[in-house]
Amino acid sequence: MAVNEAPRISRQFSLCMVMEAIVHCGPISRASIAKQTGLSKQTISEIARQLEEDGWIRETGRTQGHVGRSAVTYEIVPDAACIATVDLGGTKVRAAIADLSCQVLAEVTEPTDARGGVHVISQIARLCREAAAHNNIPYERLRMAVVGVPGVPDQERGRIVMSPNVTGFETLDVRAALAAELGVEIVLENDVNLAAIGEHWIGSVAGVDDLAYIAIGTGIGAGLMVGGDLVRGFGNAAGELGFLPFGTDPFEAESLKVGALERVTGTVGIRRRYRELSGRELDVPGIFDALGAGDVHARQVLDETARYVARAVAAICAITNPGKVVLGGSIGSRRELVERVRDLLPLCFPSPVELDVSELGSRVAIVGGAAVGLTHLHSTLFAGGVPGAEISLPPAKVVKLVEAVQ
Amino acid sequence: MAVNEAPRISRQFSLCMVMEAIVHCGPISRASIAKQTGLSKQTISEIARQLEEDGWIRETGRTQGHVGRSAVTYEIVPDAACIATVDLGGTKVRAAIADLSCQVLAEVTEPTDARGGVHVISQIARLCREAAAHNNIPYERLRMAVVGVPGVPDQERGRIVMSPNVTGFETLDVRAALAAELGVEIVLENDVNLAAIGEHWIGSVAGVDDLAYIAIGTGIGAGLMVGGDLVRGFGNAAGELGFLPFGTDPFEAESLKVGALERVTGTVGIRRRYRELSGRELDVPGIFDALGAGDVHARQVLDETARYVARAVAAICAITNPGKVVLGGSIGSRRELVERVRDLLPLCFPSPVELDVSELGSRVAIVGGAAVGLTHLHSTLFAGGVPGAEISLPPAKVVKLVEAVQ
DNA sequence: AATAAGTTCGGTAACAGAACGAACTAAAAG
DNA sequence: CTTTTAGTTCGTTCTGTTACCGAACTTATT
Repeated sequence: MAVNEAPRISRQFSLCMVMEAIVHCGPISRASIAKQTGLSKQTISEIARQLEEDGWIRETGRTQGHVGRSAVTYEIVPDAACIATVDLGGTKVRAAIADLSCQVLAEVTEPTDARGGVHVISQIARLCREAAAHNNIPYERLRMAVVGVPGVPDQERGRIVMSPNVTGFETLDVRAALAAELGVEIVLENDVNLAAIGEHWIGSVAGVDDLAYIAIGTGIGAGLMVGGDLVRGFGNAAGELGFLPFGTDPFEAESLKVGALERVTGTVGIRRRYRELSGRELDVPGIFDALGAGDVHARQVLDETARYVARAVAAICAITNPGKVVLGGSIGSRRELVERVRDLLPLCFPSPVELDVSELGSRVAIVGGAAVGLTHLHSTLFAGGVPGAEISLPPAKVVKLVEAVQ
Repeated sequence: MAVNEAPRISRQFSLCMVMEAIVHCGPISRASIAKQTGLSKQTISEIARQLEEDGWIRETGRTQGHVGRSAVTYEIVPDAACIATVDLGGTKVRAAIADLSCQVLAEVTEPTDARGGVHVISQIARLCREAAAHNNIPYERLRMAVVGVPGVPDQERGRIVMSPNVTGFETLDVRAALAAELGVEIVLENDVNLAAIGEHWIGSVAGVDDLAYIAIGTGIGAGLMVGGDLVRGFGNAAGELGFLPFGTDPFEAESLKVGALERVTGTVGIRRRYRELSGRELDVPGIFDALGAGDVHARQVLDETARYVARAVAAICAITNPGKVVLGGSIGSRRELVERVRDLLPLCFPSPVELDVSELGSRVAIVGGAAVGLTHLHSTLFAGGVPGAEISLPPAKVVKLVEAVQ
């Protein structure tokens, strides 16, 4: 339900500008809004009255200390509407609520229900309700939920393909099932894409409109932004770095299944290479520990891994030329690796590229989901589908990450 | 100069919708425009009267044969404004005029002035004037010129960097010089980017919003579109496929200068490999001829080249996942090569990708430039800078490519 | 007194919708 | 085959509403 049934297009436009001013500039007087938007004071008063009546904004107080009459200031009513954002991982599920004022509230984390399928659906729904309850937000205020999933969402059928980490999702209409349980619109998005959006909003690359977020963990994948927009690709398969044609011979039959690069940069590949060199079986954190302890084999394996990652970064730079590249994921966020990649990159790519570790860490997808949800929410509530009437998200400082529960 | 000085935003919006309807649906009656836009007949009549007064549209005739009163139909006045589009190559310069009705008129071609620098500037200016004169379009109607250049345009300084094929352009403010000679706004764009836009507009990939145009000739480069928008990259260096980190060892010092892939797929690399195999010195067309004649060395060299190209396509697909890939350029448009790449691609990348030869051939950049210029022209003339008010270009059928002169 | 905030009061642009005349086609009547 | 008439569509005129601006005015504060 939009703010108004069918207002004139110019009203919708003005209303959108007013809301943008209020969302961005916190408590603000009507006179200031008039100056900022260029609309007349009279128009602002009219729109503000309407918005206050409908419960979207409220008075906060009055200005003081300035010459002239003091002004009444207005702010958005934060819990007039909210969205849920969920990060579904193979081992953990996180859920959080984000409100209209762009605060991310009440984060809840649990181990993923190992039974998969409908059990995970119920778990997600329960976590969303818990997160809302935890912040005393009536559940009816929830307008939509953004769910980050480890795989490629099939937007037409609501399914998730190529998702080996969560069982029983290939044949299930996840979106429909979740929509039924939660009663709101569901947006499915790849978790790495959400991470890129999150970093773009308030992370290491805030403000850089051309960026790549590379997640290195079990596999290797990237979320790309070009001109501030996410690159999804024709079949929602953009950023599948595992299939970059180097690392191993891309023309081997095996590379069609696992991916030429994934075979050497993924957890399995790293452990295999360490085993072949040293004869010892270690998990990846163990190999990093061995590196710290001075193990030459560990060093060799991670040097080699860094070379492959550097080449992957070079490939991205050659193709989309981002302004900044962020590394994340359990392996990608290790400083030991990032520093190696940073040293190697100038040796295989001519123009320098900024390379950083993810700032938001494991919360990045939740934050990205909030960005997606809030953009969508603002747009449907206040822009009313008018092309060109868009409310940009306020800058980072407004957002607070509340302590995780549990 | 826009159509009107400062009309209300809603009027500008309506005007834009009316123009879009007229541009797209050829001669159209006011009643039809009203149905299509959802505006009232009265509003349409008002706007149409204004547009006719200002000389942007005119009556064409009347409908006949239908039930009911016959309607007066309107069309755009094609030569009310026009743009020039130029493709500056190392050996040839092409120039064409495109009018408001999106027809590409009067194409003129000449060998590039070998003296480079300002001589080429004058040559371009002269060709634009000739092209306009050739179609009896008064030169004053020209509103802007889009120039495709072989290199990376530096938008701030108006220069062109990394342009080895045209001499004396590194230190010259090309945009300012051209603007001074032509007296209109100049847009500089990389020629491969224009090619991608051209193919997207009326070429092999019309309608596919995620695509890659790969030009293989002296070097290898790509123009990428994501979601219908061109990918320029942070430093305007997107699509520099020559620096993809395979083909030769990307960590060799030489690869920082020429590019690991460029060293094997460029003209120089292909000729070198053939020389090393056969002991004979042939140019690239010669090697293709030899292939036709059954030369095993030529076959080996081109097979290998095709493998590298297939890997480059695979890299693009892994990163941006386009719906279609178009090959062009003097080498890339050879069917012998494209067929080999088409056979090899499924062996190194799991999901199938459509691969085609460029339909527009050597004219693709001119057409892309026309698309850029006309979009810009429509937008400044009729959208008046109102966000969201955009006129999309009409479909392919409207465009006619007039025979080349000379 | 100066200044800024906010309201009230015309005036105008833009648009929708109804009513109406004009123009045209098709089919029935002659 | 011609004439008439009914039905349809086009386009204009008129009226009422929405949205906006700007100026004048009131109110509150330093």
